[in-house]
Amino acid sequence: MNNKNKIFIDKLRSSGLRPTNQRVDISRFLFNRKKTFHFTVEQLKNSMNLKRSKKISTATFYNTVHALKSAGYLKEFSLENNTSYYDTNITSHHHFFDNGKVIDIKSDKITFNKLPEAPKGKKIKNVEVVIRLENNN
Amino acid sequence: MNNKNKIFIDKLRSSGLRPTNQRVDISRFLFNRKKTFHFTVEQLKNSMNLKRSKKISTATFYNTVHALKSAGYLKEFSLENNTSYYDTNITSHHHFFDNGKVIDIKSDKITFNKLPEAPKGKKIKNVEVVIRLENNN
DNA sequence: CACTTAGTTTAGAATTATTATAAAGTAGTT
DNA sequence: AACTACTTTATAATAATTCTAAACTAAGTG
Ligand SMILES: [Mn+2]
Ligand SMILES: [Mn+2]
Ligand SMILES: [Zn+2]
Ligand SMILES: [Zn+2]
Repeated sequence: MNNKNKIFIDKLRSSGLRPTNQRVDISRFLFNRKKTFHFTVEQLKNSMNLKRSKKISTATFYNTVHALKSAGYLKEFSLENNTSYYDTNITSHHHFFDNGKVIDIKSDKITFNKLPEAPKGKKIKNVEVVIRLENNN
Repeated sequence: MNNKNKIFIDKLRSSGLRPTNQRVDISRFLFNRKKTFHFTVEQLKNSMNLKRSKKISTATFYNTVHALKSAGYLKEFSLENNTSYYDTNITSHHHFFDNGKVIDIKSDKITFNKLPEAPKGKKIKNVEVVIRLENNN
């Protein structure tokens, strides 16, 4: 159990967080999966607490997600509502937005012919593409 | 005066809004400019009301901006805080994000070599690029 | 192991952006 | 001028998030 959770505990430790039960559970829930997970804190809280007898508090979800983000284990992004979304895929990549549903696009699936230069004094930190989808017909 | 405001009044009328004094002032403030204006409702309210003796209410700013957006005279977008931004440039275009500052990139300044296909049953509605900037060195 | 302490959890209050409500005011029509 | 539907506004309500401070616990110390 301790060994099985080592990777999740390490993410917490290197985020400056003691591996409490709550945090290890959150870390495992977020990172113990094959596919990218895109979520809001509210969604995370609901899906985790639904299954638990002892609920984790809202503040702990926010604290843990923020610390993991600051440590670089989560990326934040925005849709057009006023809620923060988080992404377990921390590599540089792009997205399809399909009516609130978010789908990853691997970085190498999009290449550019022409890109503008950064204004003077500035340089490009990253380039992110959003492809918005709609239904056929 | 009535003639000078015709274009702003027309935008209101075609958004289903009567051209009241408040709305004409907002419409003129938004659209009587050369460059694109990117703003939050709060910013719009503050910059307009600062100069006025008779303030326009928050609700009127929200109502008017929403109606103009629904009519297609404004586009909405998100930065990574939880606030809605609006854009007077309703053409398809891209953005530099530079620490909260937003700069337009004309559509033809970015072209693609490779773009993924839409998932089956879906088609691409639009493609938007965000280039995040940082300072040199 | 106690003991200590800094870090953590939590309920609830506070804050911010936004939306809803409903009473008073106004535009457009007759 | 009178009527009515639409509008404005102050204020309340809601939603997402952050803050607070008291109770709790991990981890080091002797
Ligand atoms: Mn909000
Ligand atoms: Mn918010
Ligand atoms: Zn992603
Ligand atoms: Zn723009």
